[in-house]
Amino acid sequence: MLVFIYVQWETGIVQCGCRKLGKGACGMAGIKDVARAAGVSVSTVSYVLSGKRSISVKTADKVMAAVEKLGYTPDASARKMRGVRNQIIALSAPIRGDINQAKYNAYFLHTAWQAKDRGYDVLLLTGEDAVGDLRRVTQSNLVDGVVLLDIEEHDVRAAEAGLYSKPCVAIGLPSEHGDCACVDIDFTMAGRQAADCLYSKGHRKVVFLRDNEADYERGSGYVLLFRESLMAHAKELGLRIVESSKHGFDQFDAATFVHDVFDVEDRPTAIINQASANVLNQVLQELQSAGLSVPDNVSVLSCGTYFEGELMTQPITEMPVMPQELCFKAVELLVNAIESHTDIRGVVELSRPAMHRHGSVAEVDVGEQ
Amino acid sequence: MLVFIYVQWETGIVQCGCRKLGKGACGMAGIKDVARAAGVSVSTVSYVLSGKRSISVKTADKVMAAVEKLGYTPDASARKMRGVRNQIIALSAPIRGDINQAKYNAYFLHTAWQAKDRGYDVLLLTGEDAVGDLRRVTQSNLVDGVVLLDIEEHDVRAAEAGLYSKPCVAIGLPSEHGDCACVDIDFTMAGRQAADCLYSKGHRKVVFLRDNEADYERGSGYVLLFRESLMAHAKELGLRIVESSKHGFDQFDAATFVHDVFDVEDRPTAIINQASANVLNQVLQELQSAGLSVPDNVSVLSCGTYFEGELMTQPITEMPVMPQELCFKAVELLVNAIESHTDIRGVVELSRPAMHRHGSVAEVDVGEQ
DNA sequence: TTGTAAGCGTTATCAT
DNA sequence: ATGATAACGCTTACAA
Repeated sequence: MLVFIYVQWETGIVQCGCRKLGKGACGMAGIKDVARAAGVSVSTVSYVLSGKRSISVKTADKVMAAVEKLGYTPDASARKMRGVRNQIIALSAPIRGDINQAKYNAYFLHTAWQAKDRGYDVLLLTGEDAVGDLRRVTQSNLVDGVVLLDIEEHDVRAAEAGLYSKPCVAIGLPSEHGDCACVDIDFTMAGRQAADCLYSKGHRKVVFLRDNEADYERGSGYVLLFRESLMAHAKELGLRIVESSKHGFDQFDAATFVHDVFDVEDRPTAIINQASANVLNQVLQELQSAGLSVPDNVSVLSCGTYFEGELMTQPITEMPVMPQELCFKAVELLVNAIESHTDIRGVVELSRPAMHRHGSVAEVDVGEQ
Repeated sequence: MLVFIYVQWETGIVQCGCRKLGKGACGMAGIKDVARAAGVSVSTVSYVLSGKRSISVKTADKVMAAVEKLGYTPDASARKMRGVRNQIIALSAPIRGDINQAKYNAYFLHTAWQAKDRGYDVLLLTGEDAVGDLRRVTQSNLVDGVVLLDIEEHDVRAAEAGLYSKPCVAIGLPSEHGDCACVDIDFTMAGRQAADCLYSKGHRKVVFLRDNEADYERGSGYVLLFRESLMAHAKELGLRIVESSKHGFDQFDAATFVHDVFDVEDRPTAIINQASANVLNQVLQELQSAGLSVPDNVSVLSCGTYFEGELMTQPITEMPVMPQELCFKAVELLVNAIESHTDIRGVVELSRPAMHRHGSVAEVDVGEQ
């Protein structure tokens, strides 16, 4: 606690001093107070609390009673100055818009839960100057490690990981990641699998439905990787992809979309969806109104979404994002690096994409071919 | 940095010592290193950085050069031991399920942004033992203040705010809040306004649509306050309220809902909605299919939702939650308490509910009465 | 089994 | 204008 000392001068009040007072001055008990109350030395108090040397039952009881009575909690900073870890990891999520998107939430919570399980708290960093913030909190020893969320293709936070002085794990796969470890779904494989899945069932023309143009524009890593891989592999196979988002999406209208895309001679037989549950539901409704049923007339495969817990008008086969698994892996990797001094710089761990089948993908009706 | 000293013994390797090493040992420059490199004393370095006393340009240049060269960042813990504030606030959100809900996200982000604007970082606490975590981080001086999210009617975190030793603000209004300050929308007023709004337009029977039974079951504060006020005021007015959620909502089907509720003699003329955009859209679709148009046949007033940025099949008049405003007020209040030592214990600040009119509420068609 | 004291990195005071 | 130093609260090596 700082006490500022002011002097009433003829010209006004002037600050002329500042003294640091002990814990006692602001009603907080320190280890000295506990020692005094228990009639022992400070080191005895410390050892009773840490259990690092044997203490007589009698002494231990006295100390614990004093701790209880005074409501003593060791000061975090003082402990850290003695080399004890802070047990805090930074979580970087410099999100700009998209505030109403559920998807980030799962990553925040799963990271925090997993960190908590390992005994760490999470410092949330959402400022615009992400690299500056990360430098600050790592260099000042405020945190023991760093997790990066919402990775872009060219992600400066990952590229500059070497500046952080603490281990760093990204959930996502940027193109340059320097000293940063990366954990993600293999979205390149996911794109290929999506194309294969539909092609192998006889589909030859497919529409790619998205409502996340903002993600593309700012270069969000996984959507770019998925799309690139999807388009490339589709081209190899001879699978035609119609990209929905050429339409102005600000005033997206499901009826117009369905009419424009499906009311043609050579209509697509499947949708690869990356739009939200809400948008996809509207499209499903319009398909029904247009007399097209899923999956008999149109197959639907949703990729990079997470519909568990969402109310869908019908069950949709999905290659979902996996926040829980990824956050778990990221935190495990990071905590091992922190506690075992494992060198994880540059490590990349990609998970196989999952496919949750709910019957919305079918063979193309031969009568239609 | 700790260095553990091991001894190779006949029976194996045994740890027999542990020494704390200076910053230099792990490659991190401390203020002493800077002083040495610049050829000045440590106090001079400190003063150059803080600007708290006049320094010759020549010395300042030397010091800054050394700081740059060594990449020196002051140690956060050492600073705090000298009484400098930590600039961290705790954000408590012990969320259990509902991970896929967008709504929390806005509160996380707006709190973090506003805190950042005021120079604070946010420590995210999501553990089950919320009170324990809050005691720990406040008593250990890790944080300078506390914000509570997701307040329940009987919220133990708020009730125990007296234990925290740091100022505490809740975004929400629990029934017992002791030393905790509270910032919220006046949901009691909101419930009354919703009833008034519809009654004054001639509505006499209204359905209350929700998809958040879990919130009710665990006693989420604002949904209870809103519902209670709505029901009470409706009763006074003579407005009948049909509660949707008596239906098993696990397998909610919008068609069934619309049929059950609207395909009766004395059908409701309005919906008070508290369900998600996705669910409401499905209901809107079914109303259309049933030949009921909004607002000519059915008015829709959404309360306690946040549809800005959501794609609705038609614009909906809304009394929204206001994450940005509430987080702003909460952080302002808290930071003032921290920095000006204002006593905010027990303060309650309720905002007037907003009403965003988008034409989905109309007078009851007299022909129908 | 317990006490004494050094030292972590920084800032403010006092002295020059 | 600058330097030397005590103090912050805690942990741990060392002494008793």
